[in-house]
Amino acid sequence: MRVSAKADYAVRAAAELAAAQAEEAPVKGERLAEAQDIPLQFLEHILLELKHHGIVRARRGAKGGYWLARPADEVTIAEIVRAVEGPIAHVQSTPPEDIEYRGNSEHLQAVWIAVRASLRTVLEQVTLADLVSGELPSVVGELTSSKDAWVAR
Amino acid sequence: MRVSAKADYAVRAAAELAAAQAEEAPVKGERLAEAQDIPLQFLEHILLELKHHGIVRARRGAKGGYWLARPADEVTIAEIVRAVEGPIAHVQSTPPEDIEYRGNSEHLQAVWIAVRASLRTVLEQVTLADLVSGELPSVVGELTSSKDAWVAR
DNA sequence: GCACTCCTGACCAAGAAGGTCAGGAAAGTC
DNA sequence: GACTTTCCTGACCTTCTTGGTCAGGAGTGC
Repeated sequence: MRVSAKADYAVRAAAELAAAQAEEAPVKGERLAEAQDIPLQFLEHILLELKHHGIVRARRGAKGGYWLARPADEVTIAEIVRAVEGPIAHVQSTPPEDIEYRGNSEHLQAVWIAVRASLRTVLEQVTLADLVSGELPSVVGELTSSKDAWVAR
Repeated sequence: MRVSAKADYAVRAAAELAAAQAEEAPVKGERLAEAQDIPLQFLEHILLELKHHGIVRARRGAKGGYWLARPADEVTIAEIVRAVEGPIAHVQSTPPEDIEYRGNSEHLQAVWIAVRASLRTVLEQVTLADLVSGELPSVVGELTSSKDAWVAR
């Protein structure tokens, strides 16, 4: 139940690309790495994965770089996380809907399904456009408004 | 963003203990392992962790075994997951409230906080008593009622 | 032709995941 | 007191993941 460095990096780099979308010119990997303080060579691997998933595009050579394949308001955080981390909320590496629980843990499946659904309500709602503008969907506002949400446990 | 085998096992074993709470007698590790089809020796390590976190108690020897340290309706899934997996929804191994994001990813912190909060709304609501009775809190019902929640993406 | 930038695979160290093994230490029974 | 039972603990193991680095190849633009 943790967010990997890779996923964090991927979203941050994508946020930079979203912000640069107006410029109409590719952004170099180096600039992304500097802007978000990410090891360049590691970032290049991540960007490649995002490219393979159709989230970003790239061109080589002088004047080359990366850009978003789609408008920033059509790319969700969930997509990016899935691209680099794989499916969200799998249990023992299998999707919760495929697991069969017996005995007294019969209803655990519903709990894991609910866990996944709750993650989706956040990650699939927030787009890169939301992220860079700071105008996050109301669901985020509701979840973060309580003081309690900001303290560890 | 995945649930480990260890966490899954821990919850399932705890569910068995919750169901056996009426019996007023300790449950052997072996019986738990068989009931939930968990490798016994691995399970013993897990139960030991749960014991160290004050979730279960144990006694050795003949007539020994494990039992819940508290009533089943006072033990949440969140507690069990934390006991074996550590803090929920950490980013790069640090709690989201401690991360500082710069540039265009400034609002990413709020997103991760929301992610954690949404996990908490499920995991901290569901108790072992809910789990074994099948009467899950309304939040779970709402999240799992949609057909969409049960399909992969 | 040359500089620039992405693309790709190989490699690597450390840690986690998912266990197994062997023995020790309480608790109860005879 | 011996013996069985069951938990307790640490050591160990294999495989995979994480978080990178390195070296070179392949397009692209001038």
